Amino acid sequence: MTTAQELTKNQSLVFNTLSRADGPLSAYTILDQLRGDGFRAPLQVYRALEKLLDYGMVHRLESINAFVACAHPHHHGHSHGMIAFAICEKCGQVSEFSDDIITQRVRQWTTDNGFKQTKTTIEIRGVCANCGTA
Amino acid sequence: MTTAQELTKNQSLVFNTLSRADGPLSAYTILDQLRGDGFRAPLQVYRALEKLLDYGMVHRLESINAFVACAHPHHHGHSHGMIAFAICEKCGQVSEFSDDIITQRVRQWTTDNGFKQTKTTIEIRGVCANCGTA
DNA sequence: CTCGATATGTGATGTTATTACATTAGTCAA
DNA sequence: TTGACTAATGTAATAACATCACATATCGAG
Ligand SMILES: [Zn+2]
Ligand SMILES: [Zn+2]
Ligand SMILES: [Zn+2]
Ligand SMILES: [Zn+2]
Repeated sequence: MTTAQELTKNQSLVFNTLSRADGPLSAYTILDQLRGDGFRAPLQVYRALEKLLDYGMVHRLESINAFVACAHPHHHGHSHGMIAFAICEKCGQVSEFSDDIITQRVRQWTTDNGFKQTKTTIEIRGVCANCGTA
Repeated sequence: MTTAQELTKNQSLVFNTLSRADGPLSAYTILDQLRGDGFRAPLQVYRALEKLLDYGMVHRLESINAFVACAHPHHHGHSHGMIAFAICEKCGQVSEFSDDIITQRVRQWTTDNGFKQTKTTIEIRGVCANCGTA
């Protein structure tokens, strides 16, 4: 992961859009929200996301093809361990957490098996507390 | 997860294709391999995959939009815990494993947070032992 | 200023997945 | 047997997600 720098115009626009959102957004949703700011093509979004992912400011949720701003802004520019996401299928809310034991167990497996990990995805799909009691 | 039953013709064709493959396949790759058996449209593959996933005979790798036959065929029709996949980005090989401690820690978080999980994805991307030493 | 690196604009294309609707095949009760 | 129901299948069209190729612009180092 590269250290965060001053964001370019497009990167700022995309990051602000994700920060304001109350849940994950798809690249095309971001594009639509930025039409007014001159965005016209998917690549403008994907290029900005690529950098923001690299800086650790944004995460990609593989299981729903969507992106969220990192819930731990103080971590920008730091490596930020192995993160798990709990994704509510009713309201779309995402909770981000990390667990040292899980991190350790995954590392144990990769060490035992000579596997050099570059990125690990942990995504829990289900229904959050709010939606479950409704 | 539903209990496995006799597979239909299309389900068998898709499952056999995945079983013979030495790594994960995309739905469209499966389609291409089954053109000779009369497959003509993506939906024929997706519908078969839907059932096979339901029976637990096939897994979907979210991070690469691909499907693999379950590495533990004796588990067909059984709930099969929380599974992790290690996916080699060089050779495409996938290793499937499960870890009780990880399962337990995830359950701990969901319990503590009132989150009802329905499905959990754990995918480790990287380079396998074979490819790392090459 | 000039060069190289980074960022941007834009259209076309590639890849993955679903919708909608018609048809066929099996099951079972009357 | 027939009718009615359900599961499976066939097919075309479309939606959703992502990248390629190429042109242009911006900016700092030398
Ligand atoms: Zn984060
Ligand atoms: Zn919710
Ligand atoms: Zn399995
Ligand atoms: Zn490998």
